[in-house]
Amino acid sequence: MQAQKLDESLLAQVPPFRRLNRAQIRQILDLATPQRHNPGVAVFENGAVAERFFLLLDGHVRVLRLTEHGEQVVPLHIASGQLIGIAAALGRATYPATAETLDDCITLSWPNRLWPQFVADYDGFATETYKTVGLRLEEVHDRLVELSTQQVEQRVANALLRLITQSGKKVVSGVEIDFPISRLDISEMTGTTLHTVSRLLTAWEKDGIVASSCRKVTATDPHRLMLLSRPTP
Amino acid sequence: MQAQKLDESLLAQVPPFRRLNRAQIRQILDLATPQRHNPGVAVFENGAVAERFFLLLDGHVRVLRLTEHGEQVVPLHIASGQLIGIAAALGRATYPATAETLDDCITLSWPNRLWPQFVADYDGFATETYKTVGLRLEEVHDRLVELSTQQVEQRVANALLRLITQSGKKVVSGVEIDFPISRLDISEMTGTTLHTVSRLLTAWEKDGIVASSCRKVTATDPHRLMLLSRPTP
DNA sequence: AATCGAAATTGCTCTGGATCAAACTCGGCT
DNA sequence: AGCCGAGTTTGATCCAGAGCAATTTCGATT
Repeated sequence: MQAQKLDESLLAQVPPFRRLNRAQIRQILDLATPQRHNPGVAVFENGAVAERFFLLLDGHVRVLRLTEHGEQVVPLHIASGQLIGIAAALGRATYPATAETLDDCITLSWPNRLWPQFVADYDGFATETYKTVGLRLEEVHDRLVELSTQQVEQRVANALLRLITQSGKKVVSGVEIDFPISRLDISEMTGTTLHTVSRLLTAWEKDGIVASSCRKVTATDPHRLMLLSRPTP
Repeated sequence: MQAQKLDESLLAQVPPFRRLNRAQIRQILDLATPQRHNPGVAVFENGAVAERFFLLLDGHVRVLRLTEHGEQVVPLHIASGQLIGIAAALGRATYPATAETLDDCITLSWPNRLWPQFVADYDGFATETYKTVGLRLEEVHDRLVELSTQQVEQRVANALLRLITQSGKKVVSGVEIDFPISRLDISEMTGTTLHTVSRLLTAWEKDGIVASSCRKVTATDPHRLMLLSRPTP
């Protein structure tokens, strides 16, 4: 990986780099450290001193925080093509959360000292990055509103809908979440227990709304799922 | 207000403007629109097209979101000296939440088109602003973790502690939250009901941990409150 | 085939807090 | 004084969902 040259086309679709020309992308790639990660490992850890920022080139990560008592809370999931670990952009010395891979992932990373340089040299880099910060802030807000006002059933439905819209893959029987996700994972996204999630999913499976085998979930009737995600009037 | 000149010292303590010289602050002030707000009014509304950004010069606001069913959720409170409504900084066209005044407030505001200019012209302006964005993101994350893992009692204790550290005033009997706050307000910050908050506060008042009259809350024993805010082992 | 372990299912019980309902406090207004 | 309305208190009931416990499924490993 380290040896072979990275192709410029890799970054052409990534928002912060979209406005750059071939030569600029070449420069950026030559400075990058590529890395592969197995599923279930941390790209960086909550509270660790932030020395690098990352681009998730391929795969999916979940952003999580560990409480003092060992529970995990997952505020959001991030699909490939986004910057992560951008403590540098927010003037932070440490990472505010852990990023854990859900499947095989490939990242590029750069030392934080290059951050101001990227911002200064590359048109649109800062703007696009802060746009995604804004989107994430909004998403966390949404989660907060959900958690404060909605029932577990609606929250789980919402979580699944988010996963299928963010990284759903069309299959014959419906839309499949294209990375492995367990009941426990879903419960950590929605502030509930794996038991309750299990009960909901089996009930929905009986109704033909979802189908799931081990760590694979498919929405067979996304529309009904949508109805479940809104409070019943 | 509009007529008289604003004093340069107003901005000297505000992080984004701290590194600027007198002349630069003068420029910024001359471009600003000052405004006073009565308690309980919106400085800007969730979803409205964002045309200006604001500095809260004096007073307190709460950031809130309204659900489709009329419930309010309050992710954070902001004390004076901070920028608010900075949709421009995150490339957003609309405000992501409503900012509502809790007491008499004074704001300065500028049209969004000045944003890139401030960023370009004033050293440290962008850095300091994004630092507060980072802090707010972290605070919302914290709230999410609380809501997912803690009991109501702990969440309410945490909320009060946050309020007294962010804008507490030392008084003889303890530390007072220096703006009016109702049981309903507290319940909207903690994802519970005003009834439950009322029960908790009266119990704590019996124990000498807090004291409260109408919309005024004082922590008479902040340390015990701190103990209540951690899960019992 | 047999074993193992992680993930999932499912029944049962119990409780934290929501919900409903009613009364009370108190400052401001006529 | 009396009234009003926002904020608060308090009792009584109820249930969604947590917690506990036991069992099952199923892919992976040897």
